[in-house]
Formats: sequence, C-alpha cells, structure tokens
Amino acid sequence: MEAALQCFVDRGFHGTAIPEIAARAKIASGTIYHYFASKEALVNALYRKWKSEVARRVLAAFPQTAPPREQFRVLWNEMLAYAKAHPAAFAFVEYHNHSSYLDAESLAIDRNLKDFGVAMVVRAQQEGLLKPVSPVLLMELVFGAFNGMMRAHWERRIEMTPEVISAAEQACWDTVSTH
Amino acid sequence: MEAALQCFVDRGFHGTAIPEIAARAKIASGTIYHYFASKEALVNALYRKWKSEVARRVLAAFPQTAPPREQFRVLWNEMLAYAKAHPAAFAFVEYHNHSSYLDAESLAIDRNLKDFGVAMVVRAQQEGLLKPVSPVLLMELVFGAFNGMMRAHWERRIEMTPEVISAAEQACWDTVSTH
Amino acid sequence: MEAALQCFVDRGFHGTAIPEIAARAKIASGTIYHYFASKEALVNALYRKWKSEVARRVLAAFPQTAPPREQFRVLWNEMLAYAKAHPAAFAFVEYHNHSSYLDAESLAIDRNLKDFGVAMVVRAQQEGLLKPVSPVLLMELVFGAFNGMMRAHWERRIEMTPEVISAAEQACWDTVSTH
Amino acid sequence: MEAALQCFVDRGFHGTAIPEIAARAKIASGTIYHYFASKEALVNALYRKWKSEVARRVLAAFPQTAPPREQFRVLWNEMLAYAKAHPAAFAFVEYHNHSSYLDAESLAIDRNLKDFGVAMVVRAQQEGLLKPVSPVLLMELVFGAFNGMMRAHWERRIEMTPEVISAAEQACWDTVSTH
DNA sequence: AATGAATGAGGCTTCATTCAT
DNA sequence: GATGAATGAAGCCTCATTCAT
Repeated sequence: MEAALQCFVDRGFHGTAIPEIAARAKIASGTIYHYFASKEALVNALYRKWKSEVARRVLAAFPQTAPPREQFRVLWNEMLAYAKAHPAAFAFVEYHNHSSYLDAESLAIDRNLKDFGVAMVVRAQQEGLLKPVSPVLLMELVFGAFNGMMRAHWERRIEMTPEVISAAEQACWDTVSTH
Repeated sequence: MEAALQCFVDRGFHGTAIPEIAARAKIASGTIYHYFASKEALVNALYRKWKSEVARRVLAAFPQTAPPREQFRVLWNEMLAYAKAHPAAFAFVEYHNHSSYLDAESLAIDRNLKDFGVAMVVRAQQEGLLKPVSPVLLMELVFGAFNGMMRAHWERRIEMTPEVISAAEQACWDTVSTH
Repeated sequence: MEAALQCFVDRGFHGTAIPEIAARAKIASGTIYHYFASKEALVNALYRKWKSEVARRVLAAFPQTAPPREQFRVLWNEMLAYAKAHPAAFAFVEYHNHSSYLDAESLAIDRNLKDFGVAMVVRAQQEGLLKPVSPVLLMELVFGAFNGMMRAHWERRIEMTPEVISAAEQACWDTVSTH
Repeated sequence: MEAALQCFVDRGFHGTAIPEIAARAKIASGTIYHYFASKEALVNALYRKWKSEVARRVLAAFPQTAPPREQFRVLWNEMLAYAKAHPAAFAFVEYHNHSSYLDAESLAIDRNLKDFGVAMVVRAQQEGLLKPVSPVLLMELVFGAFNGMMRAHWERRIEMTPEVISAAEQACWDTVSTH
C-alpha cells in the first residue's frame, strides 16, 4: 500500500500501472491480487485508510469542552501534524480528483468528516463567534486555504516555520470569525 | 477542445481515451491528430488556453491605481466570473494534478500568474494593509479558499447567492488583512 | 472468422488465445476487436453463422409435399452435404460443449432447428410410419447417429463412399421407422 | 477427482482453473500437486479412470456365449446403467473434445474399447444378423445414437422411462440389423 | 501430508497513433 | 481535411505451479 500510495501521488490512479506498483514494492504483480480484488479495490482501500486516519485523529484530539477558538487551533494543528507526518497520504487524498473510481463507502467517510466540521462551525456560530453565513462555506474556505498552503509547501514554494504556521492559523481564524 | 475538456474533467488525463474525445466531438480519432501532435500536446494546449484566459482577464480587469481593497475585490470577482462562465475549464485547471504531463511552457503561464499575485500582495503589505508574513502564504491561502469554495459549489454543496459571494469575498479579505 | 473457426475446432473456446486467431488470420489482435466486442461475441457470431446456415439449407431443401421417407432422405443428404462442404464448421458446432459461453440468441437458433425436426417426426408418426415413441427421442437418435458417423469420418476411421452413405441413411431410417 | 470432474464437465479443461477445483474440493491448490504432476496429468487420470470403468463393466457383463441380439441388449443396458450411475463422468468423457490434451495412454483405452465393439459387430455380421457394411460405421451409428439420447436426457429434453429405454434399445438394434 | 502466499508468464482487452483512402 | 480500419505495445488480471511453513 505504501508503494501504491507513492505511485498514485506521482501519476494519479489512471496513470499508474499495477506492475509499477509491484516493482516499487518489490513483489510480483500477481501478489497484489491476493490482497485486493482489483486496482479499484486497492485505491479505495488506500483512500479509506488515510481518510479514516484523519477522522480518527480529529475525533481523538477534539476538545469537546474547550472554547471554539481553542477547538479551532487544536484541529488546525492536528491536521497540520497529520499532513506533515504523512505528506504523500495527504497529497493523495487532497490533490487528486477521485470522483471516477471511489465507491460509496469511501465517499461516506469523507462526508462524515465534513459533517463533523459543519456541526462544529454551527455551534460556534450560535455563540456569535463566527460569521453568520453558510457553515459549509466557512468550512470549505478554511479547508481550501489549508490545502492551498500545504500544496505550496509540498511544491516547496513556502517553508513551514513556526511563525508561518502560527500566522496561517490566525489568518484562517480571521477568515471565519466575526470582528 | 470542448469535448476534450469535458472528458479530462470527468476522468482525468490518463483516464481519458482519444477515441472517447473523438466520439464526444462527433469526429474521427484521426482528425484530432491533424490539430494536435499527440495526446500530451492536446492537454497542454487546453491547459494553456484556459490558464491564459484567466491571466488575460485578470490583467485586463486589474485597476492599477485603485486602493488594494478595491483591487482585491475586482480580482476576486473576475476570478468568480471566470469560474462561473467556464466551470469545466476551471475544474480541469484546478482540481487535477497535472504535474506528470504538463510541459515547461504550460507551467510558465501558471508561474507568471502567481508572480503577479505575489507582487500585488507585496505592494499591499508595504501599505500596511496586509499581514506582514510570507506573501506566497497569503496568496495561497486565498487561492486555496477560493478553490475550496468553487469545488463545493461544483459538487452542489453550496449555492452561490449574492450574499454568499459577498460574504466569501469579505472572509477572504479578512484572511489576509491586518485588523 | 475462418481463422477463429479453425482454432476453436482444434483447441476449443477456452483453449484458444485471441493472438493465436490473429496470427492465423495474419492480422493484429486489436483488429479483431473492431469487429467483435469480445472473445465471447466472436464465438457466438461464429456459432450463429454456421447454425443458421444449416437451418437455412434445411428449410430451403425441405420438400413439403413429399412423403416422409423422401423428406428424410433429402434432409439427411442436405446435412451430409453441409458437413462435407464445411467440415470445420460442423465439427465446431457439434463436437464441442458450448454451454458455458453461448448466449440466449445463439441457443434459440439451435432450439428452432430442433423444433422443426420434432414437428417433422410428429407428422410422420401420425401417418404411422415412425415408431410411436417420444419424437424427441427419435430425432436425437438420428442426429446422434449422424454425428457419430461424421466424427468417425473426421477422425479418418471410416471413408464416406456412396455405398457407406446410402447404407447409413437407410440404417438411420430403420432406427425410427416401424417395420 | 470428483471436484475436478464436475468442473471439467461444466467449463471444459481449459476453462477450469486449478484453484476452482481446489475450492470445490475444499482443499488447498497445492494439495492437488501432491497427487498429480500437472493439470494435464489430472485430466488424463480422470479420463482413464472413467473410460477404464466403462471398459471394465462392458467386459464383466459381456455374455460370450449368448446370441448377438442378447449381447447387444446386455451391452446397451450396461452402458445405460453406467451413464445413469455416473452422469458427470459420462458427460465429461463423451461431450467434450479432448484431443488437445489427452496422452497416448488415455487414447489407447478408448481405442481398445472401440476395437472390442468392432469385433463384436463383425461376429454378428458373419451370422448374417447385421447389415453387411463397414462395421465401424455400424458401431459409430449406435454409439452416436446412444450419446445423442443421453445428452438429450442430460439437458432434460427427454425423460428415461422404462418404455423410452426399451424403445430406444430396439431402435438402435434396428439401426444395425438386417430385416 | 497439507497449506496458501507468492510468482510471473500469458490471456483478454484497450488505446495512442498511423496511414491509405 | 477528414476518416476510421489497422496496428501492436501495454494494461489489467488470471492461473498453473512452486515452496516455505
């Protein structure tokens, strides 16, 4: 799965040949089919593994009783820790358009995570801390900004110093907060 | 090219077959090779066409002498107008990872546009209007947020009413501005 | 299709590789897929072509108003002429068990031909010329005997001289007729 | 071997995978290779087992001193008993074209059985009871008719009641006997 | 003896590209 | 210019066979 991840990140699902993955993993192509019924099953397994991992981390770290500003900081840092610990997984999950081969179960994981984010936004809006607009919009603006930042980092266009990280986190809070 | 665009959006470069494009365009596969030397030449031509179109629009609309807040609004609205006028082109250019098949010339267009954005950020920073951090970071946060919003719209998770548009624009300004 | 026929006769459907057929036909494997959607489509097309050809011949030659003994002789000779004119086609259609890959349409042709044979037997039974037992049994005994004879001929265990042919025809009539 | 027989009947030699046979037998694929050197060795062992079984039965039941009409009846009934007791074995041996993978020893069993049949026909011809034509032809007509009948039964197109059986036996005798 | 993971050659099929018309 | 049949390399996947356990 590690080899498959690297290949999919580099060349995408359709651009990656099963023998390429096998070569990278130093196994025979046929062996892959002992563990995954098809190339699609493999990509779905990969996607689920890493999306679930984010979800698990987010849920584990989330401070239920902390104020929204603190919740935001924790989640933001958790996402960042994840993206830095598993850059290829992050790139795979976020920088590719998977719509043509992911199955319903894989998409469901994504949806659940988004629902969690929206619920968090709604609670903070009820406290008057966030802008009173579509909660989906606010969540997508922040996720989008985060992804943009990480992609720029991945492409070596910005370096993630503590100052940059802290400024980015504050900037994203400013995106959604009332003033 | 219209047919190719649709196919590439739906299934990506490697997932799209030349005969598929030909079928969608109701021409013969061979005909495509009168106009493009190869599949790669076609995807590069497409990418250049639509990235140049953004660049052209941005440069044409950019109010050199207006204050930064106004410049920001104009560019943001111009990008939005573009994304709504050519949603498939926008999705193609922004939601796919093209790194494995774009050539140097195509990448240069992208880089020029980003340089323009960075220069604009730097000028506004000099006026003390924007946060004094990495200008690349600020630009990527805004572009990322914009992309996140448009993708959510494309996936029908938010509707772009005038209120949403206006709130999103203000939120993105808040991302980068000092307070 | 001629090449495919030879290959299928020699090694059966599953024992024949598409590249083998292509090599025998002196074309590229891919070319086969311009004319047939799959290997199964090819074998079905072949089966239909040759089963229809028998059906066509039988219907064309059948003497509606002649007495049953004469009808029998005509059909028997027509089948023989067919089997000698197209020995590979006959072997393909009769000596292989096609049940795992023929589709409904192909099977229908076979069924229609058998129904025709049964109807003929029933009419002759009503005249008291044939044994008063299951008409399907009588038809299968004659078809089976015919196939046995042709297979022995195909395997060069008997030679089909005019005397042999005539004796075989009479023997098959004796199989079904009352005495 | 029972599992292999079922698989070979259903999909033929080339259409059957060793893992399929193993799955049906509820053993591991590797285990098959403790008992048979290869897939070909397995199919040859199966063919020999069941062809020998027919031969054994025929020789055991054959009434050396009875008149030909009685000998015929005994053999016909013995074949029928065999075909009904082991329908899959019968279908495997008779409805598939084995020429591409049977070895010399397997083919020899078949030839010996046929020689026995021919010798019996010749003796009856010398008594003037059978038609004075190629004995191979007569034997093949009867075997062919028998196979046709059994295949129709296998495909549930005729039911083998005592009346049908008796009529079929008499019809086959009529095929070969003088009148 | 039995297992079943691993192998890699080979099978079916697709598809970028060519070229005669 | 346009066509689409033809090509054959390459992709996904299967499967006969091996071998360490």
